[in-house]
Amino acid sequence: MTQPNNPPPTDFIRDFIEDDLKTNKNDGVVAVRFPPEPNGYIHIGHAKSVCLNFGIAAQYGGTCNLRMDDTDPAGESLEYVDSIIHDIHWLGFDWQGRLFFASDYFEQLYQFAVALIKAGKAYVCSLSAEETREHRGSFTEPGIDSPYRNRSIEENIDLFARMRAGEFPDGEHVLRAKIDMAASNIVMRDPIMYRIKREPHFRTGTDWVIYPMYDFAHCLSDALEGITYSICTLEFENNRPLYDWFVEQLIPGRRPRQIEFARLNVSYTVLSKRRLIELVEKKYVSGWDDPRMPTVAGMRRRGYTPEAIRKFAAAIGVAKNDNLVDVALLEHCVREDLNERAPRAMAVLRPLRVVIDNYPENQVEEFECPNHPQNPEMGTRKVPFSRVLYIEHDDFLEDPPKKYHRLGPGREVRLRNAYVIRYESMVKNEQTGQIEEIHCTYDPETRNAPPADGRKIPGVIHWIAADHAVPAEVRLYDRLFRVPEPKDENYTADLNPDSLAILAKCYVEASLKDTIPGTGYQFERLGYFCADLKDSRPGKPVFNRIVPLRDSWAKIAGSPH
RNA sequence: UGGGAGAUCGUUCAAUGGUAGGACAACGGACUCUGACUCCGUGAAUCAAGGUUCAAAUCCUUGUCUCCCAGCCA
Repeated sequence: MTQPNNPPPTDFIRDFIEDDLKTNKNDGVVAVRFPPEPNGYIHIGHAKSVCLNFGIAAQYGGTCNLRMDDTDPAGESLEYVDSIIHDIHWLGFDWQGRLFFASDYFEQLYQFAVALIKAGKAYVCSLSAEETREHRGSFTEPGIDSPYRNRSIEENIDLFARMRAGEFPDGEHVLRAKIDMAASNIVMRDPIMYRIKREPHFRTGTDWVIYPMYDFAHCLSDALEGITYSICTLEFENNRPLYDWFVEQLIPGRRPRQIEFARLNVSYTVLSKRRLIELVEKKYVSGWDDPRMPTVAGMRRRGYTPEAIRKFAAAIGVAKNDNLVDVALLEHCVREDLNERAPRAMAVLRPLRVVIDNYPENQVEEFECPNHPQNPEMGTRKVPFSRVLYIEHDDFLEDPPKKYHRLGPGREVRLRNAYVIRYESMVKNEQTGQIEEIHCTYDPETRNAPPADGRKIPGVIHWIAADHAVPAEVRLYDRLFRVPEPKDENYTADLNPDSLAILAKCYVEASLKDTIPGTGYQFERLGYFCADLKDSRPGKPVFNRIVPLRDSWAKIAGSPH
């Protein structure tokens, strides 16, 4: 299959870079970075940024660093670092060895801070957190200067050294930039550069008790790495003047350009780290890789492919508008990708026993079934057929409505890749009235051929030969939330109680018995499924539904959805 | 309320003073041994009001609405 030649994406950030390239702004250098804080797993929103940054680097012959923004030891860990590395690789990107940590710059950053003190542009402030807040003013009122603002340079250097040496308890002092307490932009009102925090850091251990703040560390890390475009999300727009201020004071001449774009929101899920952590910790989901989670790990386990996620990232574009992207677009991208690459197979989720009365008792035929209807290169597989089968319970109706193409009293239907069968009778449970079994006859002439008399068979249904059926557990996933935009407060009330349905007694065709976890199949007429990465075992497969097929019958019949 | 940013089909991204276009979603049809896929088609938008211009989504003015900022988080 030939890939359509997609034109390279365009957006306002690429336009900006191309303008620079035309004027040879940074000697043609395009250096970007993806800077996650290792305090959680990355999710589809990060994936957008990963695709953006690595995509830009690739497109313009530049580089993209991976930098762990580990300036606040609370909540950060190696587990998260490892997961981030794994997830970005899985998404299909590589930083060619340029993995950095903000914590690698701690000493350098400390020296920068000292330099700023010596320049009379930073001071040790001994206000409490609460006093600091009060001094900061409000949106409408200017702040007032800290009483410690005019400490001598010598005293500041001494105090800052002793902060580092661990002479003070947490919160006793902070280092602040001396800018302007009356600035209309609150970010510029003598922002805090360092705080004392006795929290072991997963990389530097207890070497440090002072840690740089984001605003101080991030811009200088960018400058140190020679980043030319520092792409971040919209909420940092207010911080850009401060970003520029620190670079200007300390590494003048290097001026990474911060460009902000709108973070991604997706309907029927949540993407804030706080809420994702809560879903995991309060066990609303089974973990960061729960297949319902919007994390990269969750989507991988669900069976979404990297290609689908990249396709989605390209489809949503990059702009500055607040957005709420319909999850249907993500699902569309997953289907589009899987439709091309997923081999077809048959599985019966809610089995109904069917006996073919005129089929010989002990006969077994093997049908050669194509693995893909449009792509013969994907080959064929053998599927056994015998007298007793299972079909989907939905595919038989005692009293079918108009337009129903499946099996019912007096009806014929084609068994996919096999014969046409005709309904003869049914067996009901005497107590419950449930249909337990139906009896049919088959037309031997219809294997690989339409009925000889030219009659039309309106329906095709899937099936499994009972003697060869492999029992399987199938997990049906639905959206995690029942509303498009879960409310901020008490969002757990919006959780979808039906986001997971476990079907313990399903059957899959024999070829799937030892299926490799993680590879996607289309179970024909049902959807895309893959064996679960964690729980599936050879001989005892457990399948996740990745996404159902589009179902225009469900619309006609009036689906519960 | 001060500052910053943004308003285009239901959703999302384009159109960079010159035919408002694509994708998703919706709806209709064709095809079909998957009610899938594919194909064809339909409906659907410039926040408002003024102004500049031969011509405005785009420029100007005024207004409206939404988002972000008062962590020793990022």
